Amino acid sequence: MTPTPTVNASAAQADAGLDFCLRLTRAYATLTRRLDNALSNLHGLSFGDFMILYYLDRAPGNRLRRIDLAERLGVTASGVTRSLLPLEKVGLVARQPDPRDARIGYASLTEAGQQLLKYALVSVVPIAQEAVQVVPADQIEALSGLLGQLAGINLSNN
Amino acid sequence: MTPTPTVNASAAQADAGLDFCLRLTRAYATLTRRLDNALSNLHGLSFGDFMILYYLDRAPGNRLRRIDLAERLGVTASGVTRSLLPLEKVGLVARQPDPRDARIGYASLTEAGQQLLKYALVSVVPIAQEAVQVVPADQIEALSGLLGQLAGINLSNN
DNA sequence: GATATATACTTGACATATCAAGTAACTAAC
DNA sequence: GTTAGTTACTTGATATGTCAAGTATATATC
Repeated sequence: MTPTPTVNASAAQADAGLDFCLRLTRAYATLTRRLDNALSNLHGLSFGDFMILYYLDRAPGNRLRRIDLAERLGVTASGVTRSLLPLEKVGLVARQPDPRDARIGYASLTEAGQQLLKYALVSVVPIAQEAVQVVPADQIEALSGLLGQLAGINLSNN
Repeated sequence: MTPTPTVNASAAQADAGLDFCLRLTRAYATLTRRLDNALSNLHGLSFGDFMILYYLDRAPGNRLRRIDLAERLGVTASGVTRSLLPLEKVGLVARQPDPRDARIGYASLTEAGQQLLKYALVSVVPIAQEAVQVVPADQIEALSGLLGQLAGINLSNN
């Protein structure tokens, strides 16, 4: 006999997709708070700041159009403008114009930015590793790939 | 011969854990923006609001101590106080005292809250399903499980 | 039954992100 | 070479969350 658990009307359908979204949200909240704390104590950076430095460092010429940076971060152009402001002010990122297209502004990693990133990585990497340590190494890449796909879905239809 | 790719000093160690965190962040940003948009258009709710209603609905007696709600959401007690304020104001959630412990305030789902949740689920579930549809069903559980564990790691050492 | 400590919140100051609307510059079409 | 449309970005108003500090209550411990 199947026991009929007392369920509340709307919570009845235990949906795998919804469950996934809830877990993703919670994991994100927990993880970034942890990373934020570690970084801000040691280097005065948020994880958001760190990601900007990191993506710029990986980009050819250590620079990226603001719009491309937004795409990598998964935020809007507006978000990039606001995040970049303090980083430019303290000289970790510099602004460069495009000689061919005056609309474009590049965000470019400065020497100071590269230095700080190097130190920040030392703080971030162990935490990131610890976080995924609950998972067999061979599965991490697969799961990472899935998240990557997930992030890509909605770029078109906003 | 192993080609030595020109790497930037600090980006050299392509770390799987870090990569995972970056993808997680991007997936979260993309997914919640999508859910937020769908919900706010149709029901005037954010995904954060939705989660609150949902967790309350699933809880015994349709209510939860604010601190327990915070734990489920992965936010601080402060965050719960702020999120609950507008929901209480429009009558989707009500506040209840504990007769035994005056420190405790329960957040309790109202009739109106249950109704709205029911409608909101109709909007949320398809998006959530669509999102995870890029992932093979058997891997969803693995990823979901990982996210669940990930969210749990840091509760102790904040 | 005072004293100390822990728990459950709330609040002020601030960070970060959104959206909507605006500006400026480029592109295409006629 | 206007006109129309797209792209890259910025800005004002606002939402949502953090942390640090505070309040109030409960729980030992002596």
